[in-house]
Amino acid sequence: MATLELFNTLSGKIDTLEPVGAPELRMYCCGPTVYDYGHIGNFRTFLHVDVLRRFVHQLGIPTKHVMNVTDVDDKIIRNAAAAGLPIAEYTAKFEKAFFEDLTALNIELPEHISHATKSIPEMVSLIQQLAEKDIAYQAEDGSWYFRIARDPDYGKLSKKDLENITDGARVDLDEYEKDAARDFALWKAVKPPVNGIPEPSWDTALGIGRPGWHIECSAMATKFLGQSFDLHAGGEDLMFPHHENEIAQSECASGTTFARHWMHVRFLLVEGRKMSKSEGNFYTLRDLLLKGYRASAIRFLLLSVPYRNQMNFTIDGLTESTNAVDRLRTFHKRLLTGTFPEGLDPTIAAATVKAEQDYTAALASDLNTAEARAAIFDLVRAANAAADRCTLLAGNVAEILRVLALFDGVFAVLEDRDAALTRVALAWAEREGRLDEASPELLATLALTDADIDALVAERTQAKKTRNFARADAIRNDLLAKGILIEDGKDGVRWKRK
RNA sequence: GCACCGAUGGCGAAGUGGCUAACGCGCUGGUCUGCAAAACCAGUAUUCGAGGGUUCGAUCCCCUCUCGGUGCUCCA
Repeated sequence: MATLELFNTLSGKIDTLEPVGAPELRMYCCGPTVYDYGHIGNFRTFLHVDVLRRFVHQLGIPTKHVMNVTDVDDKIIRNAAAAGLPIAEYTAKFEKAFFEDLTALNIELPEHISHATKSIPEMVSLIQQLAEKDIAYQAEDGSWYFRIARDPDYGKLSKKDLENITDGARVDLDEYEKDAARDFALWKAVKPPVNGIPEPSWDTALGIGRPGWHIECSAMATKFLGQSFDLHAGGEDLMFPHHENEIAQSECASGTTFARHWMHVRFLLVEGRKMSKSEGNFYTLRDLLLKGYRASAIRFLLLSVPYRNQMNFTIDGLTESTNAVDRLRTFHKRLLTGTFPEGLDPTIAAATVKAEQDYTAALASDLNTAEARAAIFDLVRAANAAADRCTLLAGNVAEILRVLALFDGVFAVLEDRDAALTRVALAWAEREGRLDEASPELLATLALTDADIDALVAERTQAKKTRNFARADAIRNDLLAKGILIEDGKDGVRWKRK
């Protein structure tokens, strides 16, 4: 059985990822802050963590995977106040949307999902442990901070030189109530209400206030996975300061290694530029679904570039990806519905074995999703060619379907749920009064039911029988304009939504 | 400013000190078809940002430059 060789930010090299001290792989992935809809950059990270989890399962290793939901932070407080809503009500909406998006992208749910606001006692306890060691201290305003000077290992993840950091920032020391400028907040004392809306706060042994940004992950990872666990993952931007601070808090409190392995997914560009609202290239998943792009194509595109490389997300790429997924589905359908002579062709059998080996080797090698994809397309081409030559035999088909299922166990795009998912997105847009953002072609396509289309296709077939090609082509072109493609196969007529 | 990463065909994107530089999409021609579509076949980078160096040999190692990205502050 192969092992997963994965780049480890902490060691700076490729290390074998495997469970230590437990049968399952214990992993923690930084989840969303539910203050807005998720954008494709967010989902690139979650998608690659999903690949990791699915591949680890294929290696025969179960996972204990924890993801947090940050449901209290500065942005949430600010936005909820602006909307005039209690934060619980405000975050509930975006949390629901987030999980709908995970479903649309076929991302498996972690074993444990943990809310920051449900783990306050654990956070308080962790800060108290640090306070006992004089590593946490309370400032004049009542907030608690972490004393970086007491942690000789600080900076080991992001490879930062502590001296440089503090020297550079010490200039503005007067503005801080902290002992050193780089000390970070563990617990934020409550502030006065804004516009009559009180800030969310908890009355604890540390005083009335709310948790700092980093403490929740330390507390919840430890709560579910123990003081030491196998893997911690997140976007590259979280490496510093978030993950660095998690390590500092956790290891100073426990005296032992926090996560052994750290995985960071690189950012993506959109149309060659940094994604930002001001550039006009900022896409949420919902934006793309309303424009008529399929969830499966989005998933496939975001997985086509390995996680450690920067990827350039483009609308053209989405079209390509749609076509690539279609080719896989067409091939899959061909194997499922075709009839093949008994027997086993040795050449195809060898190509099948090679594809499986290449696929596994690619993912085992730092999750090289691009090579894994290539391995499967090699097999698709070989098998299609054999089928055209009538040398593809039933024994081969069974094996190829097995390898295809293996591939799809990670890429998860063969099953066509796209039209249904798009309908869900449209229903949401209607509720939110945002139906005007949907593309007209999409609305035209979905206005036709499957039965409507079947009736038109039948009429066209009838017209063809009477050699009324003008009528037949008119129906085909009309459907095509509404995004429905007709294919006349040897064994009947098929149609699909584009 | 300091630190780090990247630059491969029309587009996206793997990869390697020396074998025909994967794979996908696109495009061109062919087979099939009433015409299409799908599928297949053939073609599509004498070349891997620019310049220099190391080497018998570099796209892959080193240096400089240009461009893009990221971190140093909230961000997946």
